Amino acid sequence: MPEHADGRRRKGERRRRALLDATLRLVGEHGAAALTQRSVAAEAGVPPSAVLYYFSSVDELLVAALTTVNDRYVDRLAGVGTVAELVDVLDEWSRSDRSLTVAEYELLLLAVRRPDLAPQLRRWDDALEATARRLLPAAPERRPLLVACVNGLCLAAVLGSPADPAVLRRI
Amino acid sequence: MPEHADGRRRKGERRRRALLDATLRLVGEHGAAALTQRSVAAEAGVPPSAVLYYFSSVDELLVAALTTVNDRYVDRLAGVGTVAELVDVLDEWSRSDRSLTVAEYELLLLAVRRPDLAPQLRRWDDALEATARRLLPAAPERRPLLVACVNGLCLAAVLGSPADPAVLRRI
DNA sequence: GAGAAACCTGAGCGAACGCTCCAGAATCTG
DNA sequence: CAGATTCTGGAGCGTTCGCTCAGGTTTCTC
Repeated sequence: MPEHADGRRRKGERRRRALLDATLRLVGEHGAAALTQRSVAAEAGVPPSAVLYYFSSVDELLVAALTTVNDRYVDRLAGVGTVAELVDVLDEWSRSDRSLTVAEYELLLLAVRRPDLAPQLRRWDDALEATARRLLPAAPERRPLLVACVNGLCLAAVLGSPADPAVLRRI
Repeated sequence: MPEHADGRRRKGERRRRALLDATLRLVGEHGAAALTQRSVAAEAGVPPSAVLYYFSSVDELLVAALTTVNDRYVDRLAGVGTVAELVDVLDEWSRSDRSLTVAEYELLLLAVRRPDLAPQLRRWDDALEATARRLLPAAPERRPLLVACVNGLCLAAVLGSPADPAVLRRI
């Protein structure tokens, strides 16, 4: 089940992933509103009808893509055990490919209005909360401050201001 | 010039404002992508062609509306002179009509990708920076922390978590 | 009142949208 | 090799989009 030797399915899954990647690229660069059946098909190099073969609707493709990018961020946060590592992660997010981070915020904004995406929002929240608990086990009253700062710095990264690592250690 | 006695123009400006209000309502509730010539016309109670009479395009209407909401936030920040006032403002933004705050973030996300909206982004940044300078005149090294926290708390407000006023004073 | 200026709108065009359908190509199974 | 399964993609339906335009109404000026 996890490994399919079937060449038919293998090629199918490769195309499915190509569609997800193309979706993230488009959303990051031009916004979630610019994601259309035809645009994502062109970006992925497949005929438009293939989009609706692998996903039952364009909206489902969008949700699937944004869920995978949320996975990535939550996993990354879960691996953080020290303040220094947190600084590294934030620095990496500021510096590396911005369009992915932008896509993450498109997801958050989308989730505000769509109850079916609320779990994704909670996953991000919970991951951040858990990280704060790990980094500040003895100072529960400072955790909300840490959470707010991380969110603020992520936002600043998206908006273009590079976060200064020195600033972070002041907590 | 500031006051037009001409009844023709007065009615026109009233409708223009109605369109801006309707736009903010729609963007806040259903996202910038849901703003169409026909939907905003229905929301404002005018015929669709009126939209393109007052604004040269639907996009220009969107930009005009988001600019006015940015005006409001920048002005509000400019009036903040003490930490207590800042706490009040943040509390107000958490509590009062969320859709306006959501619209502000739609603007920010839009501005990331559109060079012509970059000035709006800078206005928000500058206003926040100036406020930090006013509140922490003697501690320049703490200002980025304050800025990050404010941004983080605003984001949390949009995402649904009410900000605890007690948290803020810890700076 | 008459005429000019400003404001307003319904009809409709071309383009793009999401999505359905189905015939054919590729691949695995017996 | 035959048959079942999976994948592929072009045609096109009905809908909605932004926008144009020609003509009509309201308001001001004289």
